[in-house]
Amino acid sequence: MARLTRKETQEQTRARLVETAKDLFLASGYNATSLGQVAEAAGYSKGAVYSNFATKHELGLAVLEAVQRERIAAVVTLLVGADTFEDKLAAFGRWAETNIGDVGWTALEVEFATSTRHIEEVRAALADRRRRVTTALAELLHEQAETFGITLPAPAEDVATHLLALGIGLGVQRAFDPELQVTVLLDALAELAANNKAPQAG
Amino acid sequence: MARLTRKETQEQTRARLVETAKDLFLASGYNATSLGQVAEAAGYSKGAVYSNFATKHELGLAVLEAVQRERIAAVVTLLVGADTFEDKLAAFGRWAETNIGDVGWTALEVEFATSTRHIEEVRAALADRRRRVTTALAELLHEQAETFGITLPAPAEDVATHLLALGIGLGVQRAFDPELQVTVLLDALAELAANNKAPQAG
DNA sequence: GTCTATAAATCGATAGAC
DNA sequence: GTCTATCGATTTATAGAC
Repeated sequence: MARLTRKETQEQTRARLVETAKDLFLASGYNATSLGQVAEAAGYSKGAVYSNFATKHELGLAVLEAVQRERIAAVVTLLVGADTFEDKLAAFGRWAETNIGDVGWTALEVEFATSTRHIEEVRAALADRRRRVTTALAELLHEQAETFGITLPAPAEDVATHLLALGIGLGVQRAFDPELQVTVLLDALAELAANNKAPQAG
Repeated sequence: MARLTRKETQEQTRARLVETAKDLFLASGYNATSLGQVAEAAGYSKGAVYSNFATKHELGLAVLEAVQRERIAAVVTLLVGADTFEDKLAAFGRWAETNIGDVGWTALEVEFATSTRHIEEVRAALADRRRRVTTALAELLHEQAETFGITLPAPAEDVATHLLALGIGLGVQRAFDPELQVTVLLDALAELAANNKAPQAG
């Protein structure tokens, strides 16, 4: 282990700040968490935070990025681990059951997005990311549909938009009403699988 | 016009506060709007606000109630005004096109819900309202389906949950990305109409 | 680049006069 | 019930030492 360079220590503090900010944001929400709390919990001072992030929403944006990286990684791992379409569906179901809404990921993302929607810089970044995520999901759907000979009921981009909106809508509501079940999302996916029946018939 | 009783003037003040709070919340968001701004814009003092609402989130809850009343009234008017199913669908399409996300209703509701999700009192109220809205929508769907001989693809309650989540998800995303189209929601509705084909066949 | 210290402003909420 | 005045806590953000 060589001594860290200046650049490396800086990136380390940045990473630590993002990590603890993520925990606090998830636990108490974006608005209810102050930068002072983040600094203290991470073992730094408030000034340290501001030398790494110009504003609070810049830190928030970094946290969202980290969260989304984790989310994507988790789903990809899950999909890769399952072979058949039914297995993938079941695996995704288990993931959705425990992760959508309850953990607070969706709630945090949506709280941040709606609370900072008037800051043009943030708004643009979120819009950009939304499009990238939608496109990525569309490609994944297209790919999986081809692999399993499924005919999508609509353009992959539309199906992706539909599923994403559904997940967000369910997650948001589940954040304040745990009674809400996410079976609806699974049903939507199952419907996609139903088109499996007549693959290369015509 | 008789002189207003004490109770009436109080309700008038309350109504005025809610109205201007609604405007400010819609324009700038819940978190970004202070009670002082609301009081000043309404022509009252901060103390006047606090003699009508114990906390900020109590005012927020009242605003949400007013907003939702308007929303429901608008949709009902729209549905009553159209006779055939296709007309209703088209009318709802026009409403969705200009109202979902863009106006900020959904964004405000979701911002408030996610920002106050840790205040148990608010959380419970929102959860309660969510269930009432879902049930009402389910009843409306059931009613309309019967009228037009449509077989719903799933229990009305599930379809209602699905559509509601879809609307919320689309509205939220549209709040920071106007490029997003809501055609997906209309497609989902059109799919319901597609089940029109075999009504009393079996 | 991180620290301490603090500015500067604002917030939600309260007290007491009327 | 509404006012003025203000509390007290907290916020984001900055200045300057190291």
